Amino acid sequence: MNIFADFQARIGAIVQGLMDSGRLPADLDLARFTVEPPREASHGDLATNVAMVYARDAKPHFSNPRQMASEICFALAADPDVAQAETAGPGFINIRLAPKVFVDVLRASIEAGGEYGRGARTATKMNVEYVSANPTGPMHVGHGRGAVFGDALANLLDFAGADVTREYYINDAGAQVDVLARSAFLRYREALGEHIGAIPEGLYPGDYLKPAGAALAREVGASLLGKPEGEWLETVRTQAIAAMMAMIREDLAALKVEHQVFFSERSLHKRVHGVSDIDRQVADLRARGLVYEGRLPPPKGQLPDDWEDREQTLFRSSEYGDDVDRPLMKSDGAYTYFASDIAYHKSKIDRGFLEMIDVWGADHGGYVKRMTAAVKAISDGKANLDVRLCQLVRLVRDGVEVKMSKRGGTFVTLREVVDEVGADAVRFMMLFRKNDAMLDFDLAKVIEQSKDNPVFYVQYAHARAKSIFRQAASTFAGIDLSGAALAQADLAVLRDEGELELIKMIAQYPRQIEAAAQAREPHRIAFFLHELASAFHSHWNRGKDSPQLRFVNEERGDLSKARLALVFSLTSVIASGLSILGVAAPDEMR
RNA sequence: GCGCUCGUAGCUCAGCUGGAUAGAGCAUCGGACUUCGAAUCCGAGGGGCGGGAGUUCGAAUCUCUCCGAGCGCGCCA
Repeated sequence: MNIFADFQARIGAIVQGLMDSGRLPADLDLARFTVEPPREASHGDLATNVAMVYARDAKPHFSNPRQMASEICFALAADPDVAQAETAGPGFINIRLAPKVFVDVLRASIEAGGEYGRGARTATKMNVEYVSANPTGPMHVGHGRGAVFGDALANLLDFAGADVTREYYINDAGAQVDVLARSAFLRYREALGEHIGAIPEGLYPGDYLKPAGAALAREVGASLLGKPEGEWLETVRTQAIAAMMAMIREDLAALKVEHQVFFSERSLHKRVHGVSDIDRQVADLRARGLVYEGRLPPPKGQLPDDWEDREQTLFRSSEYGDDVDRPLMKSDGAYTYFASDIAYHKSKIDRGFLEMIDVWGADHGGYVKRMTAAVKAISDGKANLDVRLCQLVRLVRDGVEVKMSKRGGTFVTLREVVDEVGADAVRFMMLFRKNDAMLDFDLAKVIEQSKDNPVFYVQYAHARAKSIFRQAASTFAGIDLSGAALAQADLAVLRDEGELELIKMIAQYPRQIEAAAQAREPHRIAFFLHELASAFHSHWNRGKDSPQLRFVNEERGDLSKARLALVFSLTSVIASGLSILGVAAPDEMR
């Protein structure tokens, strides 16, 4: 039950009536106006800009927006759910709803429980790809942000009604995994008792490869020692990638991040009967005249040292909105990352995903245009790719930036942070911020678990609400506190301003879900929960000065029951929102 | 030089896809626990949204242009 969408439809019907009777032009787009809560609560419960939006088109029929507004107000007044409708300001319509409407909303929210606010199932298959960290080492805090954002976004879209698949693209092809293999081979020799000394320049020095080397030694013994690289590279690489992915999956699990599909880049390069998926894609594009051999103009400004003008295999991404055409082949004849990424996105399309979301770090921002261009090209414009960029995270301790250096030993891994402060705090902290805003992640603040961290504020509201139920159970022996029982309470007795404010916020939840999903901004849910928690804490404290406002009142059983129904709804909305964010809703904080 | 993201209160950030007097937390100052959990609450001061121009009935939100920050700029992924 979404009263805003509901009234959007009712007002739309009124406008349609005016169009049918010739009092408005017949071709108005009914999606143009909005119904939202007014900024000032004193203006009423709903506000719509409908008269101002159509003012220009309505010129011949109405001389000004206020005139049209009063006409619509007149029609609205006939609606039994409307207590009052009036024109205000330049032509707003402010609507005050009958108390019954909110009683119904509250009851509906209690009956729906955790399902309250869930959107209708849509048929669209949606693919959300996130994390996709290279399997060459442990994840850092920046990866964590993308992981948390992608995971919460997927939860949000799912709750809003989409059919979501969560996917991880394993970058297990290219030179970097060969470097990984060589690094792991050193650790293998080390595990067999060899003195390997300092890790040579260009290899990964971290200790995290020691277990991989040791595991390899257990599996194959000394059989690879002394062999040329060509004979061991593939074995070691496969083993090392598997070890890194196992580590990454553990780290993700610790952050409560899950994927359904892990897709290997290497599989796209694999040739069956001499042809790989990438070969096929490039050939397709070439057949359509979108691939050619040509020269690229050098970048403006500072030229790279090793720039040489040469002919290469290019994709005409500029025909689909990119700035220049992009290379598909490296000089050594291998495909570029872009080429395999085209084949990867084609795979998603072939698997039925016409709606794709990729979550990337901001350092890949320069890559967005070519990828969206490629998706348009390979799907004939049928598929849509939306790339959400997460700004990189600056790790800070007490306001001072922590310089990270793998070699210097000051590298802070995501896992270390999660183990220290908990997944809930990390997740909420990262979601309490727009994804495209830079984030200073202050270790000291999060580790302190101070009240600076909003996760405790929201969780505390939930725990506090639960404590009311414990209180109620001991005050009223045998009371039935189930949703089904509380929904039967006479909710019309809830008349206090603070109570009504809470009910109105609960009424907004479905709208918040819908808007956040449409904008693909899970942080809105975090902010909404913070506001809801704040309203609840405020109302709670009113009960200090005015005991008659407390939720549990021994003398007034019926009133208490209605208030407990409100608390029930409140806890379920908070728990619902927190579950979208992937944060626990504890019954107590102790 | 070009592209992307961003500039809102002393600090950290929201601002519901263009709406009615720009909000919150922290910090500062002053208050509230024999009372359903004070990890909480109430109050005060503080900005006119980086500068300028434009579109609009109406702009922090859209356009242009400067200034500033971050990221990126064949053959890395």
